[in-house]
Amino acid sequence: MGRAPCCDKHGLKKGPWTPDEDEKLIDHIQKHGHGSWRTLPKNAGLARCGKSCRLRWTNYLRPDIKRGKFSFEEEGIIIQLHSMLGNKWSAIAARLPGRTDNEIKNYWNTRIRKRLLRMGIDPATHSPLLDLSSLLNRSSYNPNYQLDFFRLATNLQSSQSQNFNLLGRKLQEPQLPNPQVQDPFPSFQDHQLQNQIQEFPLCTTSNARFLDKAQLMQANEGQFQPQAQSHLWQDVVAQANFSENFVPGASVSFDNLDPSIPQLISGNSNFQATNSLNYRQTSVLSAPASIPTQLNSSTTYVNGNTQDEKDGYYSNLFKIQIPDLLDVSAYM
DNA sequence: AAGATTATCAACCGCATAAAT
DNA sequence: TATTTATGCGGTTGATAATCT
Repeated sequence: MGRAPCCDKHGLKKGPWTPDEDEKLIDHIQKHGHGSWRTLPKNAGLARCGKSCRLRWTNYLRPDIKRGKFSFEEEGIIIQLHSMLGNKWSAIAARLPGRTDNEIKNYWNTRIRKRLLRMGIDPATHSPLLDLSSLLNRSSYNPNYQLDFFRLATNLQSSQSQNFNLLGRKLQEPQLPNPQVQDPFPSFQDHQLQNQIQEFPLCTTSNARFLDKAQLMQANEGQFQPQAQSHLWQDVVAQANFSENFVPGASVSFDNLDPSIPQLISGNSNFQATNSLNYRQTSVLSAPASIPTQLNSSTTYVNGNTQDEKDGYYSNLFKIQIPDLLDVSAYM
């Protein structure tokens, strides 16, 4: 003898909810709570399955749901968490107050995932399918794309370079919307992340200022391959990585950024925290093993993790492989 | 302007697991 | 303990909106 059936499957309405149904559901839950979803539809006067009611409430009618576009910070958190959790949408949603698993899943599948693929990044592994330089040196430069690229690349840097500033804060204070909901993400995982956070300390202090671009290029001569059309990205890289006061634990200043992108930087805590000497990007940008076997590759430097000190300045340089034969235009 | 194509997102489906009997 | 249902989750669908040709 088991439980009684959830609900009579016959004669129940399906499809989009009407305003009248929404009103009944909201009214009932406000007065009585949702209680058992099995009995709710009958008590609320709804010809719906309890499952449908639960879904409608949790994904749409709940008063604490945040609507509207995802912020840069939210997107960064999603990418960071996805890189560690995979498609655990409910676990990701548990750390994004006001966002539902369904919403995050949709956002990932319709936007982030597609952008990553366009940029040659495998959304499942967060590893590149091709390299950054090829994209940046592309002749048919598109500023909009580059802004988009920067946005994603910054968040990816953030997730892949063990920048757990934001994430660490979220994990230390997990914001589960409903205390009845068990954290589906076991403490074991959180513990691992905390270790990673400790392993890569954060940038939190001072007002370090960057050198100008000329100084950067001099210090980095032969490493960059400046192209007029990729100045935006390079300016950001330059100013992020080179500072007379750039020391571990220092925050970064964007005072002398290219004026075309200040809004991109402002409020971008991911980007600030990324510029630690402790960050390690090699794994982010190294070519996947499956591709180079078919390609003639050359090597260049963009920015990376050697943590060298040049002329009194710290630099973060690393090698990436450029697949010569890959037609990156197909991805853009 | 109209039809075709693509993007978005609410809702459903099926499965795994928890819970009730 | 076995059986059956309830619940929650992730994958997928399909209606609608937006954009393109």
